[in-house]
Amino acid sequence: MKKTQTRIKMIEAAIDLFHQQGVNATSIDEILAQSGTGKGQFTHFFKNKDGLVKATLIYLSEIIQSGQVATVYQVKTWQEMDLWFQSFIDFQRSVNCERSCPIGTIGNDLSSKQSELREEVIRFLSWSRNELARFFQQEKDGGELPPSAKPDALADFCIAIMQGGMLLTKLKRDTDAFENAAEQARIYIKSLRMTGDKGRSL
Amino acid sequence: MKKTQTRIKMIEAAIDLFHQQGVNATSIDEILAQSGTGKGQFTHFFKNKDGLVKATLIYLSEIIQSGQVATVYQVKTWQEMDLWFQSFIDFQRSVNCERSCPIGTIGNDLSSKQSELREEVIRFLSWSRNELARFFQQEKDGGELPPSAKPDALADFCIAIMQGGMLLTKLKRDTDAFENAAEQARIYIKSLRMTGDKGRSL
Amino acid sequence: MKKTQTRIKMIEAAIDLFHQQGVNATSIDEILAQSGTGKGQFTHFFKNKDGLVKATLIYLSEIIQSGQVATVYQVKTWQEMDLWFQSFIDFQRSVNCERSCPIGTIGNDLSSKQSELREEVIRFLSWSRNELARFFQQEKDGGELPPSAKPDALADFCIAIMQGGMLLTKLKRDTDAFENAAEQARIYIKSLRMTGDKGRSL
Amino acid sequence: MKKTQTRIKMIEAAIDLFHQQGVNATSIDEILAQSGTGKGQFTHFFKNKDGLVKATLIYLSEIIQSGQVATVYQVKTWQEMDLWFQSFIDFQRSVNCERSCPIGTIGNDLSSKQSELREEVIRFLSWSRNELARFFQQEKDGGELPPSAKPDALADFCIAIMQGGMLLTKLKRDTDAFENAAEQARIYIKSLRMTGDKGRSL
DNA sequence: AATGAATGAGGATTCATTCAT
DNA sequence: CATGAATGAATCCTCATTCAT
Repeated sequence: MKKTQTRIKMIEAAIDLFHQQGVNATSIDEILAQSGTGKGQFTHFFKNKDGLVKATLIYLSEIIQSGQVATVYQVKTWQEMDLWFQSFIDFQRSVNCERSCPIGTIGNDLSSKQSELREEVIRFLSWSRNELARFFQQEKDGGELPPSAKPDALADFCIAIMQGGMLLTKLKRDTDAFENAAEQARIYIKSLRMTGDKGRSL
Repeated sequence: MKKTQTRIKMIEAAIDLFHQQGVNATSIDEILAQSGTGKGQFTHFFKNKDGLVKATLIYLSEIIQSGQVATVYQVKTWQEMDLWFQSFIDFQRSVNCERSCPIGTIGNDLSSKQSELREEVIRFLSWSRNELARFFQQEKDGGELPPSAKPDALADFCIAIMQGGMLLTKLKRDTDAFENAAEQARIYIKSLRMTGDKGRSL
Repeated sequence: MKKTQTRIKMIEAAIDLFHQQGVNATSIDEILAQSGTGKGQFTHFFKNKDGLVKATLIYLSEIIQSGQVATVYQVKTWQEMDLWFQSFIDFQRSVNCERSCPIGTIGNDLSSKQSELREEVIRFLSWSRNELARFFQQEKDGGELPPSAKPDALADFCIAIMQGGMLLTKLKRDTDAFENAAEQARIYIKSLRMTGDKGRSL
Repeated sequence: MKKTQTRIKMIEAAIDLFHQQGVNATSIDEILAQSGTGKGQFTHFFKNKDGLVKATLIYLSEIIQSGQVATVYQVKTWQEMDLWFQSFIDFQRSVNCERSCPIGTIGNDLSSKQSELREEVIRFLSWSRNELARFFQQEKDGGELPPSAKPDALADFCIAIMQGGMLLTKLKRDTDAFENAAEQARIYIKSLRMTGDKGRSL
């Protein structure tokens, strides 16, 4: 697979720069320079910038869904749930609070006309939502959460806090608000769980 | 005040376009065309694009802080608190879920170097956070919230959900996730309040 | 009108280059270099290449219709009719047989999508056709041409020979074919006229 | 002949696209896409774009000269002469008046430097001119045309009207002008013939 | 004969900014 | 306060050509 190396180098440079600056603020030349590749190859592999953005979104989804990133998207135990918000906060710290969710950042830069790209973003958001929802459903089924608990709504709640927290952190260059929000969320989820069984950890 | 008319027209066009497309995707010419003004006047009033962005942020803060917008930023009663999330959801519906928080949108487009502009964004975020925090403090002081309640954290929690919910809505073109998240947040806040007094509304 | 000087310089350079090479083979940079103008002004005045082509067609129509060119488009007497074909042949000789009709050349380079530009070309062709048709009608009315003569058809006949002759001349770098065709056309028209009055010149 | 299939597919795609859009407006990639072939094969067979254009001109000449096209280039009888203009008009109708003579179109896009390619175009034009000239000579020899008739000039006259008519039709998207011109040409030629013998058809 | 990766020049367009009037 | 011409860098994209396999 030697020949695809160039393609991957371009995608990885694009992810890095899009994540830092957004799509609109990143020029193709910048990506080519950072990846050490040429203009013709860019067209050859991606046709145009939107093509690269799409490839970037797909690639990002793949590496996140296969667990090759620091942030925890998949949750199976209460212990992992406990770490869920924290992994995003830790990520932010590791990048000096200068970034947000890569897919949210890219999505935020899409115009109304780029519906194909937005589909890709939505696909990812649905996946991450469903990962959490599945966990809440599992705990509901297992009696750890009360029958009144709504797994989907809880998942949306967590995702909203995560996205909002990431954005606030990036804007403020400070994780305080995110930490506060995450703490309240954890208290709430814990309170639901304690309804079922008051002795557990979260 | 004839002379400031041009300036205001420019700012209002800029707010509209920045809100829709972000700062980077909006050209000065587009703003001039939409406001029916000329290039020389732009330089005269704002010197350059950053100057316009700053003026835009200040103007936005002013109209929001003086209550000239549909969304409810200031909360004095539990009834208003109840409407807080809803007003943002209603706003999204009114714009076909195509926008997010104007200041968040602008802030998201700032580069690391535009620290003066980011200061402006942070100033606004702090204000909106403090508006909520003041309310929670007031209720804590009045015994409506328990001594363990953290007004600042609760405010950050609400702001994070609002920003995250707005972003998710814009990305998905659908308020479902935001509504779910807001509902969980209301349940949580209500649960805190019920700790103090179980009979109230929220 | 100092300020429009740049615009005119661009148009004149464009006419020259389009006429020589066609529209597709002429780059904007080439036009800017030849006219000694800048890229920004190009956008300012014409928005894009199609805008320049349109301005070029309009300008060409104007100078031709106001008689500021060597070729004779307007015919009022049989003497002028006699010179009609010759003026195009002479023009070709003056440019080493390297050009054709400027408007035909531009029109030939238009794609199916550029219907607005084609309208402009058609407008000119109709005008030039009508100039001839008016002459033939006048002669028919005056009894110089027989009642069976069709002024419109004769005009189309002349225009077709002119366009075809110009093209053949450019392709062959030689006016022989054009001269032959023009001679036959003159013989035909003369024969029509002789029907009415055998003593005149053409 | 499996191996030449690719070459022929490329040439035929090129003819089609060059005829539609001209040479300059057609990219090699477009030809490869339409013919379902690859870049390496292109170089292998034609070396570069000019090589393809040349092969295209030769191929076009061959299929026209061997009578594999709808348009009638070869004339042996007055009946065929009668159909000569009409076959070009019919062709235009069949392509919605969106094309012109393929070789004229290609020739028109050649630059001053592509003299080898222009030679190829001239070779074809001479052939088609000579086809007509031979017919007129034959009729002159046979007494159908008067001694004063000039076969070469008559041929150039017909070719000019055909090329001009095709161009006008493409520009106007309408065969009216071409039909008018062709009708006048037929009247003229008929008048010559009637000089010799007044009873024949054309 | 075939595939498609790689290169890099050039071309169209956008755009922030400066300047003359 | 107002208009809009002028500048030139930068951006996105196209494309002919070369090369490795």
